[in-house]
Amino acid sequence: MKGLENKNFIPNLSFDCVIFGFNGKLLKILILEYQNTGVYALPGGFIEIDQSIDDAAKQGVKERTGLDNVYLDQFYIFGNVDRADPGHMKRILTANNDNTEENSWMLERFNTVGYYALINYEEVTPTPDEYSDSIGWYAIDELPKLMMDHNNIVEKALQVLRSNLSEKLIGMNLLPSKFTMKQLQMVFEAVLDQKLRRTTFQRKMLSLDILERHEKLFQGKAHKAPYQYSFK
Amino acid sequence: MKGLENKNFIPNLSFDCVIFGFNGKLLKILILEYQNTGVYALPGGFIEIDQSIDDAAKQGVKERTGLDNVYLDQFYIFGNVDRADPGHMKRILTANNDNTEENSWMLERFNTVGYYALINYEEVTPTPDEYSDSIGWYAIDELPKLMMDHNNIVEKALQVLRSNLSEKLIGMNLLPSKFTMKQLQMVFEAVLDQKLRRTTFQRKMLSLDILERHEKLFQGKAHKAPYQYSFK
DNA sequence: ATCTATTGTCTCATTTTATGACAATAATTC
DNA sequence: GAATTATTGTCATAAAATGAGACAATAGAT
Repeated sequence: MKGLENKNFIPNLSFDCVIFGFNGKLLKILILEYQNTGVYALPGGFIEIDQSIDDAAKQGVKERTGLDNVYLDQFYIFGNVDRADPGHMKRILTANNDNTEENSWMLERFNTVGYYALINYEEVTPTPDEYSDSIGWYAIDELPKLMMDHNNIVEKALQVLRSNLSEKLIGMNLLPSKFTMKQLQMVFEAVLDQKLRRTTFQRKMLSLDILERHEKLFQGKAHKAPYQYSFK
Repeated sequence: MKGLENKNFIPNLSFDCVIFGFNGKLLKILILEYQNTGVYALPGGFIEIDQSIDDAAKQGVKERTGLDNVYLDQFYIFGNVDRADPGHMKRILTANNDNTEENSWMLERFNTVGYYALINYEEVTPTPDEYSDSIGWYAIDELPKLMMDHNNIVEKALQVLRSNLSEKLIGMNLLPSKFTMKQLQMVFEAVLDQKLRRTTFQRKMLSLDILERHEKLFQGKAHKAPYQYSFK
């Protein structure tokens, strides 16, 4: 099966990534569709026996997005017995004409380590994996029904992201290296799913002393041009 | 080996618990010493094939403390390749005259799921596990050198506990069901490792509207008796 | 030159937190 | 039983953070 069966994986353990991107308006995540199945899923994979879980996830994100050096945070391990769903897996395998004998290990119970990544939407080249024929961005409030407990994983990732956003100020990982105050505010609003006050937000961000101010950005619009900022 | 070899465990996966207690002054955790080895470790164990990871951890905490319904939070999975330490494990097994053939799976690489528990110090009956001959409380700033990466696990648990303490107000899990404002403050001070202002703390706690006030506690001291509170 | 929409900054009101003051009080001492 | 001691509960005021709006500056369109 395209290389998978040759590798030596840690049994019963996988990882799944909630890869967040921001298109300027909406918070989105990358979703795979498995070939000929109508099954949607988070990008994920298995961990080789001589590979750290973090490295496996890092590699997975790189393969799906083409990006290195991504903000990547392990946020939970999903270890319920009933999260396994051999039915779905079997459909994916048979749709791929796989020897289900040899790959029966994929039908067993799996615990999965959840990661979330924050990436610059514009830099990404979404790339399907060997089982899937499509990968695409979905706004977080327009997700399809995902396989197994993946919708639950997304929900938990969002919770953690929201509580980390202000505290750890990780929002800028969703933006290009230079951005305007308005863009930064829109990221916060999209993640927190609430409107923020422009003046208060601006004062707060500036007072934190974490931003460097650069030249103005002339957008060709009939109004004052905003400064650009970067993370110090 | 006392039952372990008969069970069907998920391979390469374990859990470890940082069990926090508060003795009225210091924040402490429960540490095991393995028989005849001088090796100290966190309480932990393996996950049966038909058992959720949460349930395995819950059961582990119950066996070491005698307590049910404990505040228990999974906070991280430690998945570095180099965290395995076959040397230590082998010493523990041979010290127990175990058939190292049959238990060689315990020498493989393990990923471990970290949990932290908050318990009422006074209710606990610390009980060693089948490999260890002692279990005891250690103040968090006087921990011995622990096996493998367990000191690192404790450090991470402390970080997470600190950031959750105020946000989720989990401090009362370290106290008896009724406690004084001073006791509550001392828990916060011990966990956060910083002095807090009495009046500010009291006003804040009362304003949160999460405490129920009960009868006063007469301690036989020559001063005004404090009210007792419980979590609403 | 005038107009439009957005930006950066300021002001004042409101809320929250810091810091100290003070009266209430449970037990001890005289 | 009155004075003493240590701690508690609450208030008063100062300082800091945030909310809410006003307004001048300005890049481009008209």
